[in-house]
Amino acid sequence: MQERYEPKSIEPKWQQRWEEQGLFKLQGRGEKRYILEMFPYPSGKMHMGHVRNYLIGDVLARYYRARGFDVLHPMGWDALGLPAENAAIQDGRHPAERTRENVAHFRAEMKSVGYSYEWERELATSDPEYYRWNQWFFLKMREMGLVYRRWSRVNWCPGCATVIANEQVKDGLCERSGDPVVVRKMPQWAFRISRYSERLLQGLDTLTEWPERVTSMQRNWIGKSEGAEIVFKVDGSDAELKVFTTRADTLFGVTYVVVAPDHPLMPKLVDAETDEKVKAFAADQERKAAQQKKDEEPEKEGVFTGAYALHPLTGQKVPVWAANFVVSDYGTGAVMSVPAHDQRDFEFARKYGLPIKTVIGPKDGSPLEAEELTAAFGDDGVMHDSADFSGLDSEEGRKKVAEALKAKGLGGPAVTYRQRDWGFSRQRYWGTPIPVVYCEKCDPDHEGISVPYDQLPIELPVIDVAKVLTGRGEPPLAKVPEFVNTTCPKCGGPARREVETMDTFVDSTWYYARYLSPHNEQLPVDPEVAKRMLPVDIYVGGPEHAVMHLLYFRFWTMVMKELGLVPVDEPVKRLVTQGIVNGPDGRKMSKRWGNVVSPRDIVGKYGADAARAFVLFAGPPEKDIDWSDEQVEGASRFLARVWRLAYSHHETANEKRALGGETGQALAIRKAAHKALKRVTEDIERLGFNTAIARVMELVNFLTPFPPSADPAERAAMAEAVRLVAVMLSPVAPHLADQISEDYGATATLQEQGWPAFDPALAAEDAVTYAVQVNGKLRGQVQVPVDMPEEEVKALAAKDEKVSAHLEGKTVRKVVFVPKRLVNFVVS
RNA sequence: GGGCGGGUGGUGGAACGGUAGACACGCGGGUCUUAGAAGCCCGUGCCGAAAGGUGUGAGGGUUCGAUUCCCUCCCCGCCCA
Repeated sequence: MQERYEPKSIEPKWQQRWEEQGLFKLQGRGEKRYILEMFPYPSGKMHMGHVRNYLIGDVLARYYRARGFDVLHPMGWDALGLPAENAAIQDGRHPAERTRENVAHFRAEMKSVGYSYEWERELATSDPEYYRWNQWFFLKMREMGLVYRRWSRVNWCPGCATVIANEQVKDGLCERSGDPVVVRKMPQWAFRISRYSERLLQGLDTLTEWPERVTSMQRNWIGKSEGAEIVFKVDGSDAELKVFTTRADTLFGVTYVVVAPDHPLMPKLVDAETDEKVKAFAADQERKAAQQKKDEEPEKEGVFTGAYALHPLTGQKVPVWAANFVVSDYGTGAVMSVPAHDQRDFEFARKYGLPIKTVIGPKDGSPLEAEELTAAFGDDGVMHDSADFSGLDSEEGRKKVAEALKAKGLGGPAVTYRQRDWGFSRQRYWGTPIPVVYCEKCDPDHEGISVPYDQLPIELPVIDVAKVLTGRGEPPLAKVPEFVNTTCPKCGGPARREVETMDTFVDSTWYYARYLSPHNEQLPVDPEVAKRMLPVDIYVGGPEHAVMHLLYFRFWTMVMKELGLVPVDEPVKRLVTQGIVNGPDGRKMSKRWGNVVSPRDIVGKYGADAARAFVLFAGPPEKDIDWSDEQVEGASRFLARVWRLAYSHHETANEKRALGGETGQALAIRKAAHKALKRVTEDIERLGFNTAIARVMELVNFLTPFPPSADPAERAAMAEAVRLVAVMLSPVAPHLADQISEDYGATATLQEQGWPAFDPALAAEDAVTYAVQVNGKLRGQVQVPVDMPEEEVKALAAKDEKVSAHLEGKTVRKVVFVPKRLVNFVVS
């Protein structure tokens, strides 16, 4: 055995050996564990956040393999997307070329950290053999009615020159480029995820091993609200305006109705005179919206349409207004306004001098005068001036009003969801081409003709980067005639290809399933393999994906189940959201702060094992941690201490002597080792890697002072203890662990040797320390054998010097006894 | 404004309602060394010479006993308006 711990020499050796032996391959038999980390976008460099993310999965993968499970632990590349394309606009390098290079760097860096991936299953979403299945799914989902085209308001990022999803807008800025996002109206391809809102919501209840904050975020995002749909007939017309409200109890307080300026029924509402006014208003608003940053609350403005709606229960006429705060593609495009009981309606009514009518009063019965209101009364209360409903509580009133509407055929109870459909058109090059063509002859309405399955994949054309990726004008693919010009699959005549590509969130919805059969050419997923391997047992990633990726991911899984590809409704059993690795200054690691720590440097300086040990030791997985050079050194010193311990006993490590029947120091050593093994095993199971490492440190601290012994029993005990230290460290510092194990005579790797069971007799405590309290204050401690009866412990505790001093002259009213923990004398 | 997290030594962090601060970093002292680095040993919440007291954001409550459970408030982070 080498005297000095030299990670540089042992780490590459073991990485090579693991790979040669194919140790990380799925075996195809036995009980499975599918452990997955969110795959990365392969940027040039890996950062510490990645290191931590993959480490959490890697520890579990290594641990479960040692426990004898058949572990699937794959890695791949979320390789399509904006950064490579934006970089290409800057420097003219083709995204494919850059991606290939980045992937190579990234992979090499990952390997240097010693992750136990099955690289044979590696996939990249930029590979046509991968994205062809995105296209396949598109076609299937179109057949299922889950894909459609709509004109809609979209978030347009001028910087990226593309549409982005709601979920990608942060504080009115583009999540990726940081540019202010504006609202535009464009034709959009969309997935009908809203059809699954209820299922996505219900499913959350089954995700008991997901962090609550993720499920609650999804719940809020889906935003189910129960209320009523109410129909307002338009006076003197056959038009009907539908509105949704959660406050049907305020129906009698409606004083006007508001519709979106571009409401489809608008032509039936306006007359010759108001038509012009409304059109001018709409145009004006469009212009303002185009300049307005998203999330910047626009000033509420409106215009009277000239029409009147009929109150469904009273028949009263109320004016219909068009206003900018109602949009046509959300909900019904119309709302009823109750200014007395809704703040926004109140403000609008005051601004335009519309009447205000109170119909809900506080529960204490004090009256509300409409004229005196300075703000809307939005609370629940008691109904008044509401025909037969007067006197009812808001809650009961809502139900009764909805029932009454239903009886009259003018609405009824209804449910809506905040979640909108998923618009996935992107006007970019580096994404999956949408497999649709436009033929003037067969498809005069430009709905798009699906490309037949046998023509997939529609590959991204090879392009002249400088000409096509300019970042300006029409979508890049429109500038590639040999791509655009094609033949119609129906008539064989000339046709044009769709030039938009898919949102890259599509790629990451189903990659977890592709790993199961990455080279299958018939289907995206082999259903037979899926039956055995799904769901993913543990999925590790950042909490920032709580509502976008993870919601799309669940949606796609439901669709895949309907297609008979997977047997599960939910993709992931247990979700682990890991915290951020900040810079040493506690700020987010970024070039901007100059606090970026590169894994390459750390591995080079301290070795992969030390880097791994630090990241895991710094805190529990969910918590953010700050990088700390001192702590990494600490981790490195700890590993060196382990090495010295192993070294100082290595000469006698291979003596043949059966374990058992020890006494004295040999027994103490064995007990310490088995106790540690028990705790470490428990800690790893509950993802307490930081405390697991602390347990090993304690054991090492205990073992270190023992010099090589003349006693064969003690020598054997020490050899066992060192071997167990190696086992316990094997998920954390796998290279060091395997090296020590080999130096202690092992011919197989620790993974092959398996995770040992602790000896319960040795791990058991045989003496315990009782804390002795008087009136809840600590006054002493007594050491007794574990099995000492309660009465004896109490008697002994009372005799303790300090305790007896506090008991003197007092009456003991009660003695609290907690087995193995404490005795508390309650005295007067 | 609403929802969800979180506030524990100089620092990162431990603690089934049961001895708060495991483990580590840092710091102080010692040892080894010509010297330094690395080891190794001892100490280290705060006040106090000690006895002892005190202490988990603030205040209250439940309990024999609260970092842990409940209420009010303050501060920080994330998500949503």
